[in-house]
Amino acid sequence: MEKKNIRIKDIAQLAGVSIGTVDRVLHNRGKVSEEALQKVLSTLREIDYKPNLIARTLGTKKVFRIAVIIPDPAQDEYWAQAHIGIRHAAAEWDQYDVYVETHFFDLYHKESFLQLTQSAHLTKPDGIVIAPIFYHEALHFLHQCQASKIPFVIFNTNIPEIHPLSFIGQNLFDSGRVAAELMSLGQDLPGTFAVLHVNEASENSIHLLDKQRGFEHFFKVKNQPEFKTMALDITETEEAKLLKQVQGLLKDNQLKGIFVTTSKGTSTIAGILEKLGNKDLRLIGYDLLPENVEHLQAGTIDFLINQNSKHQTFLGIQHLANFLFLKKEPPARNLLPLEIITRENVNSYLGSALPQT
Amino acid sequence: MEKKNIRIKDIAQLAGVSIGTVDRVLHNRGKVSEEALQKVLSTLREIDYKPNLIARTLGTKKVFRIAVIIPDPAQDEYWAQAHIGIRHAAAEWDQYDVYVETHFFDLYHKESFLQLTQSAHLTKPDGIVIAPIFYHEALHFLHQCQASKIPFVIFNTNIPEIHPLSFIGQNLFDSGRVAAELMSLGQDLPGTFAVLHVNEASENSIHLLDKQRGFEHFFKVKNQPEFKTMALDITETEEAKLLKQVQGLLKDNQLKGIFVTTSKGTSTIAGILEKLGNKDLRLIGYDLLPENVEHLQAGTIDFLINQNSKHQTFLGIQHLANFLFLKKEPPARNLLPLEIITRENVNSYLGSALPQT
DNA sequence: GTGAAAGCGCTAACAT
DNA sequence: ATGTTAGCGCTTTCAC
Repeated sequence: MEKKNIRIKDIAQLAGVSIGTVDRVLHNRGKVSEEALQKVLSTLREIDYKPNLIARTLGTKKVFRIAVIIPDPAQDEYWAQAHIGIRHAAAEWDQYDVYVETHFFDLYHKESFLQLTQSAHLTKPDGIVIAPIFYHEALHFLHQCQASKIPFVIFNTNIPEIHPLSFIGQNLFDSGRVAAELMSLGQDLPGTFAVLHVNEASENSIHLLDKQRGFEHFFKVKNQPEFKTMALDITETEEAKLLKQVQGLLKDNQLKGIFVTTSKGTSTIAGILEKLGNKDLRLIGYDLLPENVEHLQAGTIDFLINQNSKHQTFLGIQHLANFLFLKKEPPARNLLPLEIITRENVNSYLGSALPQT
Repeated sequence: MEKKNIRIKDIAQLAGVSIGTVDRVLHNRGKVSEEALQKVLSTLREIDYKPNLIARTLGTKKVFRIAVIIPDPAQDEYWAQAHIGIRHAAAEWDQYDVYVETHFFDLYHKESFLQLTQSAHLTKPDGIVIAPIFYHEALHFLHQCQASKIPFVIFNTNIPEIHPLSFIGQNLFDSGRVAAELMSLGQDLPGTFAVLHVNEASENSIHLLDKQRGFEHFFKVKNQPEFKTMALDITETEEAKLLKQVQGLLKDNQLKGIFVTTSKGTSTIAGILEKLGNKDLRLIGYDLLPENVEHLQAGTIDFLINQNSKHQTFLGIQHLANFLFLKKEPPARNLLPLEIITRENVNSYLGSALPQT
């Protein structure tokens, strides 16, 4: 309680060397004689030295640049939220000379992604936070980063085989299971549930399949064959044709609910159902986008699962900045909880979007 | 990008005074002539000075002591979780000479609380984090703290009229509404729902009523008179008698579900229902206590609303320490989201109990 | 290889 | 009332 923390000065004293030498062995930089090394190491073994991270940062004048690579926020509200998280984190760090540079690519064109990663790489950032939407291109780019020793944090969609410094996201399979659970609750047998991948670029839909598989898995495990699921890719963007497609679905009078696997698609489908005056179907989708929240409150959407892209990016930068600045190892995987949002608890989520740090 | 942050030295230069003077006006300590004051204030107005909080802490050698006052963790798993959050926060801060001293009172004896607050007060802490379980005694104590200028953070149960530095908790009324929503989902009319306040000390039950009122409010608003609610205080601790009481409830064959307003009570009731072989009733309760999680996974409990006492205490200390150490004002109210936990998403919550900071 | 010393931005004690 | 200065614990530079 009264004992002050051990300082590197103390270690120097105990080991009978100068603080410069201690610093050198602590960070193994510069040259140290075998003898001095042993002396320092042995005293380090005896005491519990915890460096004062705060002081550390003062002494250094290094500035860090973090490159963030995400889809254009203007294209999609989900990514607009992600951008908010980035700006929050950036604001927190820029007074400590950790600068965040954002690079936006076109969500629907992998060439744009490819190009952007290359130009981002040329800026020689100290670290990268990236949403690796396009698998192959991302894989290639991240190998580049490994070669040039640039640490990177992945969020939203994982590429486990690349071993990022940290991955931030959700278990999408489980996410589908949660949707299925909420879908089936209190529903009468028999019934059909539709899984809709509403997505202009089928490119992205690889990870949407995880959600679908989780959804189907739930019923398999429960052994409820009277509940059927059917999946459908919807890449249609034209309003009228879309409406037709949904009307086709509704012909099945066993249809009890729809699970939409994308955040943007959620409000699209909700809008159509409202137009068709259909309020009985249970509708489950993703994310607290303003439009979705409206439909939730209107009663068209029953549940939203929150992927919290804002928080994901915030944490991504937080982890990377702490790693660069304070040498704090982040968790290899930071799986966010599968938050269930309803009409009654949505307000409690809207207020406290970002954790206080 | 290249411009370094503004330092107090820069301000001094611009205002044509010494850094000592600038420091004095920034913290209005010591004496400053009107003229110097104006010079500094006007340059401050022109530039955007953000103090380097990291450097600030280095220069000061003050040690802070935070007193935390909570029920004995040994008495109740909910408070054991709270204690975990405290230890986490304490570990983070003790290298910066912010020390946390915990004081445990007896959850069932207000005298114990009274006594403990007094002895805690005698230790002259620099700040207090408290769960004000016993309203009147807490009110009195907190007035004392105000008189002796000790800042305090309240969590778990609010006492708004005392204006704490910060309150951390949930909206209990809304929490009841969420429970009602989950309770009624997909249930056939007509039906009865029981609200059980399972609580050895009815003392604490004042705030449980908020949950009940929220629960009832939901049905009132929905205008569903075929759904009836009935509330019951259960202070019984004897296993056999308790079982009798629940059996009595079950006689009502319109009973569709039970809402338990306490975390400990949740597993108690779940245990009884399991013993009675009743799996059809919908059971909703509170918190991710190990026993509750077991019953959730077993299927007896359908939903848990997470009050996250661990996070509450963690944030409480975090806010107070940041306030003392870095002079960061915390939010006056920090309402945590009303997390809905089910069989399918519980794992995603168990992993990531505490946010990374 | 090693030690000594300057300095990071700020606070606090000391002169004036 | 105001300016100057010595640290805080660490990094970094510069002599030896």
